[in-house]
Amino acid sequence: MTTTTPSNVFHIEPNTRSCKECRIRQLCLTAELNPTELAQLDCLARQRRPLTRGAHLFHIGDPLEAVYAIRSGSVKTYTLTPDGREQVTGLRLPGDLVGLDAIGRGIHPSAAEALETTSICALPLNRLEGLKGSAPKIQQRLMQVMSEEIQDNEEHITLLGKQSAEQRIANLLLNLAKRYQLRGYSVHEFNLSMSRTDIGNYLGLAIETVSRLFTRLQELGLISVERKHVRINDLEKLRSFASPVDAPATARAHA
Amino acid sequence: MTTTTPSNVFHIEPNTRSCKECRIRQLCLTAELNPTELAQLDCLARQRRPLTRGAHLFHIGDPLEAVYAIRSGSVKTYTLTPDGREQVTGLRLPGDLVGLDAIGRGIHPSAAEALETTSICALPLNRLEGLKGSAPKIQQRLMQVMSEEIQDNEEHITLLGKQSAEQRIANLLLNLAKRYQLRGYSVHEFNLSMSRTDIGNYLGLAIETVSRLFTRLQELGLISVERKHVRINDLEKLRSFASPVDAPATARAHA
DNA sequence: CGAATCCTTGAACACCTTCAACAGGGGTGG
DNA sequence: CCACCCCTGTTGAAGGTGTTCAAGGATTCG
Repeated sequence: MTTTTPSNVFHIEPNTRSCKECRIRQLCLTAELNPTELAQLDCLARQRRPLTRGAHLFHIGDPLEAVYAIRSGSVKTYTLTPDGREQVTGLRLPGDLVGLDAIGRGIHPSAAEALETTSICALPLNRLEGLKGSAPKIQQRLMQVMSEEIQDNEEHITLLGKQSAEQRIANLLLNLAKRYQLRGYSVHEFNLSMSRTDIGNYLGLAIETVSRLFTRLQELGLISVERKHVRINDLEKLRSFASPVDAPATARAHA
Repeated sequence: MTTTTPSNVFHIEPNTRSCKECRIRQLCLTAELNPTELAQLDCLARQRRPLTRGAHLFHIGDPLEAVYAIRSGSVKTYTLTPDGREQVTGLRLPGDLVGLDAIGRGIHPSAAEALETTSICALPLNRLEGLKGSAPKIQQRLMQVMSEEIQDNEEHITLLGKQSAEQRIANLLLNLAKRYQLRGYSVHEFNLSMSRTDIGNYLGLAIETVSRLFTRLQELGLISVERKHVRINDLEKLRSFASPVDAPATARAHA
Protein backbone atom coordinates (compact mmCIF):
# COMPACT_ATOMS: atom_id res chain seq x y z
CA MET A 1 0.00 0.00 0.00
CA THR A 2 3.01 2.23 -0.21
CA THR A 3 2.52 2.32 -3.97
CA THR A 4 -0.72 2.69 -5.85
CA THR A 5 -3.91 2.00 -3.96
CA PRO A 6 -6.75 0.73 -6.14
CA SER A 7 -10.18 1.35 -4.80
CA ASN A 8 -10.74 -2.15 -3.52
CA VAL A 9 -8.05 -1.80 -0.88
CA PHE A 10 -10.30 0.62 0.97
CA HIS A 11 -12.75 -1.27 3.04
CA ILE A 12 -16.22 -1.32 1.66
CA GLU A 13 -17.80 -0.23 4.88
CA PRO A 14 -21.52 -0.38 4.42
CA ASN A 15 -23.06 2.97 5.20
CA THR A 16 -25.10 1.58 8.03
CA ARG A 17 -25.50 -1.70 9.75
CA SER A 18 -28.85 -2.46 8.14
CA CYS A 19 -29.34 -4.55 5.03
CA LYS A 20 -31.54 -1.89 3.52
CA GLU A 21 -28.71 0.57 3.20
CA CYS A 22 -25.89 -1.87 2.62
CA ARG A 23 -23.97 -0.86 -0.46
CA ILE A 24 -23.65 -4.39 -1.72
CA ARG A 25 -27.24 -5.35 -1.09
CA GLN A 26 -27.85 -6.19 -4.75
CA LEU A 27 -25.20 -8.89 -4.72
CA CYS A 28 -26.16 -10.54 -1.48
CA LEU A 29 -28.98 -12.76 -0.32
CA THR A 30 -30.98 -9.54 -0.18
CA ALA A 31 -31.12 -8.99 -3.93
CA GLU A 32 -34.66 -8.31 -5.13
CA LEU A 33 -36.24 -8.46 -1.71
CA ASN A 34 -38.90 -5.88 -0.94
CA PRO A 35 -38.62 -3.54 2.06
CA THR A 36 -40.69 -5.81 4.28
CA GLU A 37 -38.55 -8.82 3.53
CA LEU A 38 -35.41 -6.74 3.99
CA ALA A 39 -36.57 -5.71 7.42
CA GLN A 40 -37.25 -9.33 8.34
CA LEU A 41 -33.75 -10.30 7.33
CA ASP A 42 -32.33 -7.33 9.19
CA CYS A 43 -33.89 -8.59 12.38
CA LEU A 44 -31.95 -11.79 12.38
CA ALA A 45 -28.69 -10.82 10.72
CA ARG A 46 -26.21 -10.56 13.53
CA GLN A 47 -23.04 -8.66 12.86
CA ARG A 48 -19.89 -9.91 14.38
CA ARG A 49 -16.79 -8.03 15.33
CA PRO A 50 -14.55 -7.77 12.23
CA LEU A 51 -12.16 -10.64 11.65
CA THR A 52 -8.47 -9.89 11.36
CA ARG A 53 -6.25 -11.49 8.75
CA GLY A 54 -5.80 -15.20 9.44
CA ALA A 55 -8.84 -15.46 11.75
CA HIS A 56 -11.31 -18.22 11.03
CA LEU A 57 -15.02 -17.75 10.52
CA PHE A 58 -15.36 -21.47 11.19
CA HIS A 59 -13.19 -24.56 11.07
CA ILE A 60 -13.63 -27.91 9.38
CA GLY A 61 -15.88 -30.08 11.51
CA ASP A 62 -17.59 -27.21 13.31
CA PRO A 63 -21.34 -27.65 13.70
CA LEU A 64 -23.36 -25.39 11.45
CA GLU A 65 -24.73 -22.44 13.38
CA ALA A 66 -25.18 -19.90 10.63
CA VAL A 67 -24.26 -19.06 7.10
CA TYR A 68 -22.34 -15.85 6.63
CA ALA A 69 -22.44 -12.92 4.24
CA ILE A 70 -19.26 -10.96 3.61
CA ARG A 71 -19.74 -7.21 4.16
CA SER A 72 -16.18 -6.09 3.48
CA GLY A 73 -12.79 -7.68 3.08
CA SER A 74 -12.35 -11.21 1.73
CA VAL A 75 -12.28 -14.80 2.85
CA LYS A 76 -10.79 -17.98 1.48
CA THR A 77 -12.48 -21.34 1.95
CA TYR A 78 -10.50 -24.55 2.03
CA THR A 79 -10.74 -28.25 2.72
CA LEU A 80 -8.01 -30.63 3.84
CA THR A 81 -6.61 -33.53 1.89
CA PRO A 82 -6.32 -36.86 3.75
CA ASP A 83 -2.63 -36.16 4.34
CA GLY A 84 -3.37 -32.79 5.89
CA ARG A 85 -2.61 -30.40 3.07
CA GLU A 86 -4.87 -27.48 2.33
CA GLN A 87 -6.99 -27.19 -0.81
CA VAL A 88 -8.33 -23.69 -1.36
CA THR A 89 -11.83 -24.13 -2.79
CA GLY A 90 -13.00 -20.55 -3.10
CA LEU A 91 -12.44 -16.83 -2.63
CA ARG A 92 -15.34 -14.85 -1.22
CA LEU A 93 -15.84 -11.12 -1.74
CA PRO A 94 -18.35 -8.67 -0.29
CA GLY A 95 -21.90 -9.85 -0.93
CA ASP A 96 -20.89 -13.50 -1.20
CA LEU A 97 -22.22 -16.16 1.13
CA VAL A 98 -20.05 -18.65 3.01
CA GLY A 99 -20.91 -21.94 4.65
CA LEU A 100 -23.59 -23.21 2.28
CA ASP A 101 -21.81 -26.55 1.97
CA ALA A 102 -22.62 -27.25 5.62
CA ILE A 103 -26.38 -27.23 5.24
CA GLY A 104 -26.53 -30.79 3.97
CA ARG A 105 -25.06 -32.53 6.98
CA GLY A 106 -24.99 -29.80 9.60
CA ILE A 107 -21.20 -29.89 9.81
CA HIS A 108 -18.79 -27.57 8.04
CA PRO A 109 -16.85 -29.67 5.52
CA SER A 110 -14.60 -26.71 4.73
CA ALA A 111 -13.08 -23.86 6.72
CA ALA A 112 -13.28 -20.12 6.06
CA GLU A 113 -10.36 -17.83 6.86
CA ALA A 114 -10.11 -14.06 6.52
CA LEU A 115 -7.47 -12.89 4.06
CA GLU A 116 -7.58 -9.34 5.44
CA THR A 117 -9.64 -7.40 7.94
CA THR A 118 -13.14 -8.59 7.13
CA SER A 119 -16.57 -7.84 8.48
CA ILE A 120 -19.45 -10.21 8.11
CA CYS A 121 -23.12 -10.79 8.85
CA ALA A 122 -24.13 -14.03 10.48
CA LEU A 123 -27.44 -15.49 9.33
CA PRO A 124 -28.55 -18.07 11.89
CA LEU A 125 -30.07 -20.88 9.91
CA ASN A 126 -32.68 -22.07 12.36
CA ARG A 127 -34.14 -18.57 12.56
CA LEU A 128 -33.91 -18.30 8.80
CA GLU A 129 -36.04 -21.39 8.50
CA GLY A 130 -38.54 -19.85 10.86
CA LEU A 131 -39.03 -17.13 8.26
CA LYS A 132 -40.00 -19.58 5.60
CA GLY A 133 -43.69 -19.09 5.88
CA SER A 134 -43.62 -15.34 6.08
CA ALA A 135 -40.86 -14.69 3.59
CA PRO A 136 -40.61 -17.49 1.07
CA LYS A 137 -38.61 -15.27 -1.24
CA ILE A 138 -35.66 -15.37 1.15
CA GLN A 139 -35.68 -19.14 1.05
CA GLN A 140 -36.01 -19.09 -2.70
CA ARG A 141 -33.18 -16.62 -3.06
CA LEU A 142 -30.99 -18.82 -0.87
CA MET A 143 -31.58 -21.70 -3.25
CA GLN A 144 -30.60 -19.49 -6.16
CA VAL A 145 -27.35 -18.59 -4.48
CA MET A 146 -26.61 -22.23 -3.74
CA SER A 147 -27.31 -23.16 -7.34
CA GLU A 148 -24.94 -20.45 -8.53
CA GLU A 149 -22.28 -21.82 -6.24
CA ILE A 150 -22.70 -25.25 -7.82
CA GLN A 151 -22.30 -23.61 -11.20
CA ASP A 152 -19.19 -21.74 -10.07
CA ASN A 153 -17.71 -24.96 -8.76
CA GLU A 154 -18.33 -26.63 -12.10
CA GLU A 155 -16.46 -23.84 -13.82
CA HIS A 156 -13.57 -24.31 -11.45
CA ILE A 157 -13.60 -28.05 -12.08
CA THR A 158 -13.31 -27.26 -15.79
CA LEU A 159 -10.41 -24.92 -15.08
CA LEU A 160 -8.60 -27.60 -13.09
CA GLY A 161 -9.43 -30.39 -15.48
CA LYS A 162 -8.76 -28.80 -18.84
CA GLN A 163 -6.76 -25.60 -18.70
CA SER A 164 -3.05 -24.93 -18.94
CA ALA A 165 -1.28 -23.03 -16.19
CA GLU A 166 -1.34 -19.89 -18.31
CA GLN A 167 -5.08 -20.15 -18.88
CA ARG A 168 -5.71 -20.72 -15.20
CA ILE A 169 -3.92 -17.53 -14.23
CA ALA A 170 -5.59 -15.52 -16.96
CA ASN A 171 -9.00 -16.81 -15.99
CA LEU A 172 -8.43 -16.05 -12.32
CA LEU A 173 -7.53 -12.46 -13.15
CA LEU A 174 -10.57 -12.08 -15.40
CA ASN A 175 -12.80 -13.62 -12.76
CA LEU A 176 -11.54 -11.20 -10.13
CA ALA A 177 -11.80 -8.26 -12.49
CA LYS A 178 -15.41 -9.11 -13.26
CA ARG A 179 -16.34 -9.53 -9.63
CA TYR A 180 -14.70 -6.28 -8.59
CA GLN A 181 -16.48 -4.54 -11.43
CA LEU A 182 -19.80 -5.90 -10.19
CA ARG A 183 -18.95 -4.30 -6.86
CA GLY A 184 -18.36 -0.93 -8.43
CA TYR A 185 -14.62 -0.90 -8.97
CA SER A 186 -12.44 -0.72 -12.01
CA VAL A 187 -12.15 -3.80 -14.21
CA HIS A 188 -8.58 -2.86 -14.90
CA GLU A 189 -7.01 -2.46 -11.51
CA PHE A 190 -7.32 -4.23 -8.20
CA ASN A 191 -5.41 -5.75 -5.33
CA LEU A 192 -5.04 -9.47 -4.83
CA SER A 193 -6.03 -10.47 -1.34
CA MET A 194 -4.63 -13.98 -1.80
CA SER A 195 -0.95 -14.70 -1.44
CA ARG A 196 0.92 -16.47 -4.23
CA THR A 197 0.71 -19.61 -2.12
CA ASP A 198 -3.08 -19.37 -1.94
CA ILE A 199 -3.37 -18.61 -5.64
CA GLY A 200 -1.24 -21.61 -6.56
CA ASN A 201 -3.16 -23.79 -4.20
CA TYR A 202 -6.49 -22.59 -5.60
CA LEU A 203 -5.41 -23.10 -9.20
CA GLY A 204 -3.69 -26.45 -8.69
CA LEU A 205 -0.26 -25.00 -9.51
CA ALA A 206 3.07 -24.69 -7.73
CA ILE A 207 3.76 -21.27 -6.31
CA GLU A 208 6.79 -20.94 -8.57
CA THR A 209 4.61 -21.48 -11.61
CA VAL A 210 2.27 -18.72 -10.50
CA SER A 211 5.17 -16.36 -10.06
CA ARG A 212 6.66 -17.21 -13.43
CA LEU A 213 3.37 -16.75 -15.25
CA PHE A 214 2.68 -13.39 -13.66
CA THR A 215 6.09 -12.37 -14.92
CA ARG A 216 5.39 -13.75 -18.36
CA LEU A 217 2.02 -12.05 -18.72
CA GLN A 218 3.71 -8.85 -17.65
CA GLU A 219 6.50 -9.25 -20.19
CA LEU A 220 3.85 -9.71 -22.85
CA GLY A 221 2.36 -6.39 -21.80
CA LEU A 222 -1.01 -7.86 -20.83
CA ILE A 223 -0.80 -6.95 -17.17
CA SER A 224 1.34 -5.11 -14.66
CA VAL A 225 1.95 -6.86 -11.38
CA GLU A 226 3.70 -5.60 -8.32
CA ARG A 227 3.26 -7.81 -5.32
CA LYS A 228 -0.46 -7.80 -4.65
CA HIS A 229 -1.30 -5.00 -7.04
CA VAL A 230 -2.56 -5.97 -10.50
CA ARG A 231 -3.32 -3.78 -13.49
CA ILE A 232 -4.85 -5.29 -16.62
CA ASN A 233 -3.42 -3.42 -19.58
CA ASP A 234 -5.05 -5.35 -22.40
CA LEU A 235 -8.33 -6.90 -21.38
CA GLU A 236 -9.14 -8.27 -24.82
CA LYS A 237 -5.82 -9.98 -25.26
CA LEU A 238 -6.03 -11.39 -21.76
CA ARG A 239 -9.39 -12.87 -22.69
CA SER A 240 -7.91 -14.49 -25.76
CA PHE A 241 -5.24 -15.99 -23.53
CA ALA A 242 -7.84 -17.29 -21.11
CA SER A 243 -10.08 -18.81 -23.77
CA PRO A 244 -8.18 -19.54 -26.96
CA VAL A 245 -10.48 -20.50 -29.81
CA ASP A 246 -8.08 -23.18 -30.95
CA ALA A 247 -7.31 -25.83 -28.37
CA PRO A 248 -3.90 -25.44 -26.73
CA ALA A 249 -1.21 -28.04 -27.33
CA THR A 250 -1.83 -29.80 -24.05
CA ALA A 251 -5.51 -30.15 -24.58
CA ARG A 252 -5.98 -32.92 -27.06
CA ALA A 253 -6.02 -35.81 -24.63
CA HIS A 254 -8.98 -34.33 -22.86
CA ALA A 255 -10.95 -33.71 -26.02
CA MET B 1 -22.11 -58.97 -20.35
CA THR B 2 -20.96 -62.18 -21.87
CA THR B 3 -18.71 -62.63 -18.83
CA THR B 4 -19.60 -61.95 -15.21
CA THR B 5 -22.60 -59.77 -14.54
CA PRO B 6 -22.44 -57.88 -11.24
CA SER B 7 -25.75 -56.94 -9.80
CA ASN B 8 -25.64 -53.33 -10.89
CA VAL B 9 -25.86 -54.24 -14.54
CA PHE B 10 -29.44 -55.28 -13.97
CA HIS B 11 -31.67 -52.31 -14.12
CA ILE B 12 -32.87 -51.13 -10.78
CA GLU B 13 -36.47 -51.04 -11.85
CA PRO B 14 -38.48 -49.56 -9.04
CA ASN B 15 -41.26 -51.91 -8.03
CA THR B 16 -43.92 -49.43 -8.89
CA ARG B 17 -44.12 -46.00 -10.37
CA SER B 18 -44.85 -44.29 -7.06
CA CYS B 19 -42.26 -42.66 -4.83
CA LYS B 20 -43.64 -44.48 -1.83
CA GLU B 21 -42.57 -47.85 -3.14
CA CYS B 22 -39.49 -46.79 -5.03
CA ARG B 23 -36.57 -48.94 -3.95
CA ILE B 24 -34.18 -46.03 -3.81
CA ARG B 25 -36.50 -43.70 -1.97
CA GLN B 26 -34.09 -43.27 0.94
CA LEU B 27 -31.41 -41.82 -1.32
CA CYS B 28 -33.60 -39.44 -3.25
CA LEU B 29 -35.32 -36.17 -2.53
CA THR B 30 -37.90 -38.32 -0.77
CA ALA B 31 -35.65 -39.35 2.12
CA GLU B 32 -37.34 -38.82 5.47
CA LEU B 33 -40.59 -37.56 4.06
CA ASN B 34 -43.76 -38.78 5.73
CA PRO B 35 -46.50 -40.55 3.74
CA THR B 36 -48.45 -37.35 3.19
CA GLU B 37 -45.47 -35.54 1.80
CA LEU B 38 -44.57 -38.54 -0.32
CA ALA B 39 -48.01 -38.49 -1.84
CA GLN B 40 -47.70 -34.80 -2.63
CA LEU B 41 -44.43 -35.40 -4.41
CA ASP B 42 -45.94 -38.36 -6.24
CA CYS B 43 -48.58 -36.12 -7.68
CA LEU B 44 -46.15 -33.94 -9.51
CA ALA B 45 -43.34 -36.33 -10.36
CA ARG B 46 -43.78 -37.06 -14.02
CA GLN B 47 -42.05 -40.11 -15.39
CA ARG B 48 -40.62 -39.93 -18.81
CA ARG B 49 -39.97 -42.67 -21.29
CA PRO B 50 -36.58 -44.22 -20.54
CA LEU B 51 -33.58 -42.60 -22.20
CA THR B 52 -31.34 -44.73 -24.37
CA ARG B 53 -27.57 -44.51 -24.24
CA GLY B 54 -26.36 -41.20 -25.61
CA ALA B 55 -29.71 -39.45 -25.28
CA HIS B 56 -29.76 -36.10 -23.51
CA LEU B 57 -31.94 -35.21 -20.57
CA PHE B 58 -31.20 -31.57 -21.39
CA HIS B 59 -28.55 -29.59 -23.26
CA ILE B 60 -26.44 -26.63 -22.28
CA GLY B 61 -28.49 -23.47 -22.62
CA ASP B 62 -31.86 -25.16 -22.31
CA PRO B 63 -34.33 -23.29 -20.12
CA LEU B 64 -34.94 -24.94 -16.77
CA GLU B 65 -38.24 -26.81 -16.78
CA ALA B 66 -37.62 -29.39 -14.11
CA VAL B 67 -34.97 -31.05 -12.05
CA TYR B 68 -34.67 -34.79 -12.52
CA ALA B 69 -34.22 -37.78 -10.28
CA ILE B 70 -32.53 -40.87 -11.64
CA ARG B 71 -34.61 -44.03 -11.16
CA SER B 72 -32.34 -46.50 -12.87
CA GLY B 73 -29.32 -46.40 -15.12
CA SER B 74 -26.80 -43.58 -15.01
CA VAL B 75 -26.14 -40.15 -16.42
CA LYS B 76 -23.07 -38.01 -16.95
CA THR B 77 -23.19 -34.24 -16.66
CA TYR B 78 -20.77 -32.04 -18.55
CA THR B 79 -19.98 -28.49 -19.47
CA LEU B 80 -18.11 -27.17 -22.49
CA THR B 81 -14.80 -25.35 -22.49
CA PRO B 82 -14.60 -22.13 -24.53
CA ASP B 83 -12.96 -24.07 -27.35
CA GLY B 84 -15.72 -26.63 -27.44
CA ARG B 85 -14.24 -29.55 -25.56
CA GLU B 86 -16.29 -31.46 -23.05
CA GLN B 87 -15.62 -31.43 -19.30
CA VAL B 88 -17.43 -34.19 -17.46
CA THR B 89 -18.52 -32.70 -14.14
CA GLY B 90 -20.41 -35.56 -12.56
CA LEU B 91 -21.79 -39.09 -12.69
CA ARG B 92 -25.32 -39.59 -11.43
CA LEU B 93 -26.68 -42.88 -10.14
CA PRO B 94 -30.19 -43.92 -9.10
CA GLY B 95 -31.54 -41.60 -6.42
CA ASP B 96 -29.33 -38.70 -7.48
CA LEU B 97 -30.76 -35.40 -8.68
CA VAL B 98 -29.71 -33.66 -11.89
CA GLY B 99 -30.11 -30.08 -13.01
CA LEU B 100 -29.72 -28.27 -9.69
CA ASP B 101 -27.12 -25.95 -11.17
CA ALA B 102 -29.82 -24.43 -13.38
CA ILE B 103 -31.97 -23.09 -10.55
CA GLY B 104 -29.85 -19.97 -10.10
CA ARG B 105 -30.31 -18.46 -13.55
CA GLY B 106 -33.08 -20.59 -15.04
CA ILE B 107 -30.78 -21.90 -17.77
CA HIS B 108 -28.93 -25.22 -17.76
CA PRO B 109 -25.20 -24.43 -17.61
CA SER B 110 -24.37 -28.10 -18.09
CA ALA B 111 -25.82 -30.97 -20.08
CA ALA B 112 -26.94 -34.41 -18.90
CA GLU B 113 -26.49 -37.49 -21.10
CA ALA B 114 -27.53 -41.06 -20.42
CA LEU B 115 -24.65 -43.54 -20.25
CA GLU B 116 -26.97 -46.51 -20.62
CA THR B 117 -30.71 -47.10 -20.71
CA THR B 118 -31.92 -44.81 -17.94
CA SER B 119 -35.29 -43.98 -16.49
CA ILE B 120 -35.97 -40.79 -14.65
CA CYS B 121 -38.58 -38.76 -12.77
CA ALA B 122 -39.08 -35.15 -13.79
CA LEU B 123 -39.84 -32.76 -10.93
CA PRO B 124 -41.30 -29.57 -12.42
CA LEU B 125 -39.83 -26.75 -10.41
CA ASN B 126 -42.68 -24.29 -10.57
CA ARG B 127 -45.07 -26.89 -9.20
CA LEU B 128 -42.47 -27.82 -6.61
CA GLU B 129 -42.45 -24.24 -5.41
CA GLY B 130 -46.21 -24.31 -5.18
CA LEU B 131 -45.80 -27.03 -2.56
CA LYS B 132 -43.68 -24.82 -0.37
CA GLY B 133 -46.39 -23.85 2.02
CA SER B 134 -47.90 -27.26 2.39
CA ALA B 135 -44.71 -29.29 2.40
CA PRO B 136 -41.80 -27.23 3.63
CA LYS B 137 -39.81 -30.38 4.27
CA ILE B 138 -39.53 -31.04 0.55
CA GLN B 139 -38.06 -27.59 0.04
CA GLN B 140 -35.74 -28.12 2.97
CA ARG B 141 -34.64 -31.48 1.69
CA LEU B 142 -33.92 -29.97 -1.71
CA MET B 143 -31.58 -27.49 -0.04
CA GLN B 144 -29.84 -30.34 1.72
CA VAL B 145 -29.26 -32.14 -1.55
CA MET B 146 -27.91 -28.98 -3.15
CA SER B 147 -25.56 -28.43 -0.24
CA GLU B 148 -24.30 -31.98 -0.55
CA GLU B 149 -23.66 -31.37 -4.22
CA ILE B 150 -21.55 -28.34 -3.34
CA GLN B 151 -19.64 -30.51 -0.92
CA ASP B 152 -19.14 -33.22 -3.54
CA ASN B 153 -17.87 -30.64 -5.99
CA GLU B 154 -15.38 -29.40 -3.43
CA GLU B 155 -14.09 -32.93 -3.02
CA HIS B 156 -13.69 -33.23 -6.75
CA ILE B 157 -11.85 -29.91 -6.85
CA THR B 158 -9.47 -31.31 -4.26
CA LEU B 159 -9.00 -34.43 -6.36
CA LEU B 160 -8.19 -32.37 -9.44
CA GLY B 161 -6.04 -29.88 -7.59
CA LYS B 162 -3.95 -32.11 -5.39
CA GLN B 163 -4.00 -35.76 -6.33
CA SER B 164 -1.75 -37.82 -8.56
CA ALA B 165 -3.19 -39.79 -11.44
CA GLU B 166 -3.00 -42.96 -9.37
CA GLN B 167 -4.88 -41.40 -6.48
CA ARG B 168 -7.55 -40.06 -8.79
CA ILE B 169 -8.27 -43.50 -10.20
CA ALA B 170 -8.25 -45.13 -6.78
CA ASN B 171 -10.59 -42.50 -5.39
CA LEU B 172 -12.98 -42.84 -8.30
CA LEU B 173 -13.21 -46.58 -7.74
CA LEU B 174 -13.76 -46.13 -4.01
CA ASN B 175 -16.37 -43.47 -4.64
CA LEU B 176 -18.27 -45.74 -7.01
CA ALA B 177 -17.95 -48.70 -4.67
CA LYS B 178 -19.41 -46.67 -1.81
CA ARG B 179 -22.29 -45.36 -3.87
CA TYR B 180 -23.18 -48.79 -5.23
CA GLN B 181 -23.04 -50.14 -1.71
CA LEU B 182 -25.46 -47.45 -0.56
CA ARG B 183 -27.78 -48.71 -3.28
CA GLY B 184 -27.63 -52.25 -2.01
CA TYR B 185 -24.90 -53.77 -4.15
CA SER B 186 -21.54 -55.25 -3.41
CA VAL B 187 -18.70 -52.89 -2.52
CA HIS B 188 -16.34 -55.21 -4.26
CA GLU B 189 -17.78 -55.63 -7.70
CA PHE B 190 -19.54 -53.38 -10.16
CA ASN B 191 -19.69 -52.28 -13.76
CA LEU B 192 -18.39 -48.94 -14.95
CA SER B 193 -21.00 -47.10 -16.95
CA MET B 194 -18.47 -44.51 -18.12
CA SER B 195 -16.11 -45.21 -20.98
CA ARG B 196 -12.37 -44.74 -20.52
CA THR B 197 -12.73 -41.46 -22.37
CA ASP B 198 -15.34 -40.21 -19.92
CA ILE B 199 -13.32 -41.39 -16.94
CA GLY B 200 -10.21 -39.61 -18.15
CA ASN B 201 -12.19 -36.51 -18.92
CA TYR B 202 -13.82 -36.56 -15.49
CA LEU B 203 -10.51 -37.07 -13.69
CA GLY B 204 -8.48 -34.60 -15.76
CA LEU B 205 -6.32 -37.35 -17.24
CA ALA B 206 -5.50 -38.62 -20.71
CA ILE B 207 -7.34 -41.77 -21.67
CA GLU B 208 -4.02 -43.61 -22.03
CA THR B 209 -3.14 -42.75 -18.45
CA VAL B 210 -6.43 -44.19 -17.25
CA SER B 211 -5.79 -47.39 -19.14
CA ARG B 212 -2.24 -47.72 -17.83
CA LEU B 213 -3.28 -47.16 -14.25
CA PHE B 214 -6.06 -49.70 -14.42
CA THR B 215 -3.44 -52.13 -15.64
CA ARG B 216 -1.03 -51.15 -12.89
CA LEU B 217 -3.58 -51.46 -10.09
CA GLN B 218 -4.45 -54.85 -11.51
CA GLU B 219 -0.81 -55.94 -11.61
CA LEU B 220 -0.53 -54.92 -7.97
CA GLY B 221 -3.45 -57.22 -7.21
CA LEU B 222 -5.67 -54.45 -5.88
CA ILE B 223 -8.35 -54.79 -8.53
CA SER B 224 -9.38 -56.89 -11.49
CA VAL B 225 -10.54 -55.02 -14.55
CA GLU B 226 -11.98 -56.37 -17.74
CA ARG B 227 -13.47 -53.73 -19.98
CA LYS B 228 -16.25 -52.19 -17.93
CA HIS B 229 -16.23 -54.79 -15.20
CA VAL B 230 -14.32 -53.98 -12.01
CA ARG B 231 -13.60 -56.13 -8.99
CA ILE B 232 -11.91 -54.68 -5.94
CA ASN B 233 -9.71 -57.38 -4.47
CA ASP B 234 -8.11 -55.46 -1.63
CA LEU B 235 -10.28 -52.62 -0.40
CA GLU B 236 -7.95 -51.61 2.41
CA LYS B 237 -4.90 -51.38 0.22
CA LEU B 238 -6.86 -49.47 -2.39
CA ARG B 239 -7.80 -47.00 0.31
CA SER B 240 -4.19 -46.55 1.27
CA PHE B 241 -3.42 -45.84 -2.37
CA ALA B 242 -6.20 -43.29 -2.56
CA SER B 243 -5.26 -41.47 0.64
CA PRO B 244 -1.62 -42.03 1.55
CA VAL B 245 -0.83 -40.73 5.01
CA ASP B 246 2.48 -39.37 3.80
CA ALA B 247 2.25 -36.86 1.00
CA PRO B 248 3.18 -38.26 -2.40
CA ALA B 249 6.28 -37.03 -4.17
CA THR B 250 4.40 -34.69 -6.47
CA ALA B 251 2.53 -32.99 -3.68
CA ARG B 252 4.94 -30.64 -2.01
CA ALA B 253 4.31 -27.58 -4.11
CA HIS B 254 0.67 -27.58 -3.16
CA ALA B 255 1.32 -27.92 0.54
C1' DC C 1 18.37 -2.84 11.98
C1' DG C 2 17.62 -7.79 11.80
C1' DA C 3 14.68 -11.67 11.17
C1' DA C 4 11.01 -13.77 9.07
C1' DT C 5 8.08 -14.15 5.37
C1' DC C 6 6.90 -13.66 0.68
C1' DC C 7 8.19 -13.56 -3.89
C1' DT C 8 11.27 -14.32 -7.80
C1' DT C 9 14.45 -16.73 -10.79
C1' DG C 10 17.31 -20.64 -12.50
C1' DA C 11 18.31 -25.54 -13.57
C1' DA C 12 17.29 -30.48 -13.28
C1' DC C 13 13.88 -33.70 -13.03
C1' DA C 14 9.36 -36.26 -13.12
C1' DC C 15 4.87 -37.19 -14.20
C1' DC C 16 1.81 -37.26 -17.49
C1' DT C 17 0.80 -36.31 -22.26
C1' DT C 18 1.36 -36.86 -27.01
C1' DC C 19 2.07 -39.60 -30.94
C1' DA C 20 1.84 -44.09 -32.94
C1' DA C 21 0.61 -48.74 -33.63
C1' DC C 22 -1.95 -52.67 -32.44
C1' DA C 23 -5.39 -55.79 -30.19
C1' DG C 24 -9.97 -57.07 -29.10
C1' DG C 25 -15.25 -56.81 -29.25
C1' DG C 26 -19.41 -55.91 -31.16
C1' DG C 27 -22.22 -54.89 -34.82
C1' DT C 28 -23.44 -55.03 -39.69
C1' DG C 29 -23.92 -56.83 -44.11
C1' DG C 30 -23.02 -60.09 -47.41
C1' DC D 1 -22.17 -67.79 -40.27
C1' DC D 2 -18.28 -65.52 -41.43
C1' DA D 3 -15.80 -61.45 -43.02
C1' DC D 4 -15.24 -56.95 -42.40
C1' DC D 5 -15.11 -52.61 -40.17
C1' DC D 6 -15.48 -49.42 -36.59
C1' DC D 7 -14.91 -48.22 -32.05
C1' DT D 8 -12.90 -48.83 -27.64
C1' DG D 9 -9.19 -49.98 -25.12
C1' DT D 10 -4.22 -51.22 -24.59
C1' DT D 11 0.73 -50.72 -24.87
C1' DG D 12 5.24 -48.55 -26.20
C1' DA D 13 8.44 -44.61 -26.87
C1' DA D 14 9.39 -39.71 -27.10
C1' DG D 15 8.42 -35.28 -25.64
C1' DG D 16 6.66 -31.32 -22.92
C1' DT D 17 4.54 -28.77 -19.20
C1' DG D 18 4.88 -28.00 -14.74
C1' DT D 19 7.22 -29.51 -10.45
C1' DT D 20 11.01 -29.93 -7.46
C1' DC D 21 15.13 -28.32 -5.54
C1' DA D 22 18.07 -24.44 -4.64
C1' DA D 23 19.42 -19.82 -3.96
C1' DG D 24 18.89 -15.04 -3.87
C1' DG D 25 16.12 -10.60 -3.48
C1' DA D 26 12.42 -7.75 -1.60
C1' DT D 27 9.19 -6.30 1.90
C1' DT D 28 7.33 -6.04 6.37
C1' DC D 29 7.32 -5.92 11.21
C1' DG D 30 9.22 -6.22 15.68
